[in-house]
Amino acid sequence: MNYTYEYPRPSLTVDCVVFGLDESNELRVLLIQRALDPYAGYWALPGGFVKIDEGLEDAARRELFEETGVKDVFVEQLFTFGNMQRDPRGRVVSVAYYALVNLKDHPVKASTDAKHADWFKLGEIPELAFDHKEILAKAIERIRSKVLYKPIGFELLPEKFTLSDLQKLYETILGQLLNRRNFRSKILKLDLLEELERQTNVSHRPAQLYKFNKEKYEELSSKDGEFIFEIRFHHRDNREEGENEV
Amino acid sequence: MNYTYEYPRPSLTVDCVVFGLDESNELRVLLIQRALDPYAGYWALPGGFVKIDEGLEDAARRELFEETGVKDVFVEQLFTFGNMQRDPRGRVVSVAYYALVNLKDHPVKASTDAKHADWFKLGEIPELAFDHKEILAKAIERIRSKVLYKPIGFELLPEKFTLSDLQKLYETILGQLLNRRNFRSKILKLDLLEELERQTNVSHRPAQLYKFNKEKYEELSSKDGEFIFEIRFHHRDNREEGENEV
DNA sequence: TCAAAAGTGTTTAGTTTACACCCATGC
DNA sequence: GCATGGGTGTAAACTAAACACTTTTGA
Repeated sequence: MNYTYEYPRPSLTVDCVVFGLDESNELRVLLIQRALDPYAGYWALPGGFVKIDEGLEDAARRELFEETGVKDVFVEQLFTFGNMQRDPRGRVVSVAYYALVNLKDHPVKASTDAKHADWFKLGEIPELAFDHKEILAKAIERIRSKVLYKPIGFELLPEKFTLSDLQKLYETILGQLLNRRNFRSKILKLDLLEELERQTNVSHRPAQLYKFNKEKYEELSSKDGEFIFEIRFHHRDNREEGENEV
Repeated sequence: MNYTYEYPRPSLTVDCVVFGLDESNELRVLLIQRALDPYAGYWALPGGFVKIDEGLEDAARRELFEETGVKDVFVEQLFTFGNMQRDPRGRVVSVAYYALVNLKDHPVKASTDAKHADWFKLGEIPELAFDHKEILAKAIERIRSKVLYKPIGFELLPEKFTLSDLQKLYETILGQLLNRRNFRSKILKLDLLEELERQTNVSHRPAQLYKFNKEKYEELSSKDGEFIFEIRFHHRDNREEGENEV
C-alpha cells in the first residue's frame, strides 16, 4: 500500500545513544552493526523509523529493544538532527534519545535488522554510519553537563553500590580525578543515599553499600523549588594520597 | 503534484517560542493569531511546515520571519513534540525552538497566513492552539535554568544596558528579587562587561552603560574548559533597603 | 530642594579545599 | 602478615550573604 501527500515529507527516525558502565567502571556505548544498506556493515546507533501511530519516545524504546534487547531503562530526548545530507536515502530527520543503563543487567542480543550489537569503550568507537558520530558527541556533552545538577548517574549503577563505585562513575564521566574525602562528604551531605548492608567476600575492608533514594529526591525537588542536586568540583586533585610521610 | 511513499509519514513542523523584554522589563512572548483552520482565530506560537529542502533551524527562522517579521535573532532548539493527538489534522511532529530578542528592535508586523502578531505578558497568555501551552511551559523552564549557567540573558537586552537593567532581567526570569550590591559585584567579577559611556538625560544620577563582551566569553569557555558563567543566588532578599536608620 | 535611581565597602557566616593515617578483610 | 581498598576529622582559604548611607542628576 502507498501513501500520498500533497507536499513532500521527510522521513522521521529515532536514534538512541545508550551508555553503560562496564566491570572496570569505564563508560561504554551500545552500537549495532548494520545488516542493510545504506552503510551495511557499519556500526551505528540503534534506531529506526517512527511508526505513524506511536509516540517518539515509544519508538526509541521499541527500536532499542528490537535491535539490542535492552528495555525498561532511563531514556530522555537529546536533540533532533535534520541536516539535509545526513542520510543518503534522502531527507531524514532523526529525533535522538540517550539512555543510561547498568550494563551488567543488559547483556546484548542482536535481532531484527541488526547484525550484531556490542558495547564499545568511548575511546574505541569505530567509524559510524550517518551523522551518528555527531549525535554521540552531543550525547556525551549532555551527560557531562547534566550529571552535575541531576542525579542521572545512579541510572548507570546497580541498585546497590559503594561510594567508590559512585566516585569512579563521576570520575569517568567528568574525565577528572576527585578527592575521596571531599567526594564522600559532599555526597553524603545531600542525604539522599540509604545505607544498606556491607559488602561481603572482598579481600579488603568491606565497603558500605548504598541505594539512591529517588523518591526522596523527587519529593524534595518538586516540593522545594530551591533544592538542587549539585555535584560540582571546582579544583581537581590528581595525585592520590599516601605520599611522603617524612 | 503529489508525493507517494511506501509507508505513511508524519508531517514535520517547527514552532518558535520568542521571548522579549518590554519597556517595564517584563518578559513577553510573541504570539500570532491564526487565520486558518485548525484553531482559526486562536493565538499560537509562530511556526509551520518544514520544507523538504531546508534545515530545521532554517525553517524555524523562516516561519518566524514570515509570520512576525522578526529575524536575525538568537535561536536554539528546545524540544521535539510528537504526541499523537497534538494536531487535529493527523500525526504532526513539531521541532520547537526558542528565541530571545530585544523587543524594541522587533516591532511586530503580521503577514502571510497570520492574522495578527503581538507580544503577550507571561501572566496574560490566552488559550493557545495545539499543545502550544505545553511548549511554552517547557521554554520558560529551559530559559530559567539556562540563564543560571549561560549568558543568554544578554540576548534580551539592547547592546548597551545598565546593571539595573540586567538585574531586573534576572529578577524577571528567575521570579525573585536579588540584592543589588551582591548582584553587581558578582556580575562585575566575571569581568565580561565592557564599560561604555554613561546615561544622559535621566532625572537621577546617570548610570554606567555596559556591553557584554561575547568574544571574550567564547574565548574563555572554549579555551578553558573550566570556565563557567555561573550566576546563582542562594538566598533571596526581598525587602529593599533604606529602612530604619537609628 | 526634592525625588529617583546609582553607586559603594566591610563584617560575618558558610562552604570548599587540602591533607595523612588507621581499619577490616581475604589470601 | 601483607596487600587491598575502606573509612575518617579538622584547620585554612575562600566565597557568598547581609547590610545603610552618599552621590548625581533633572525637574
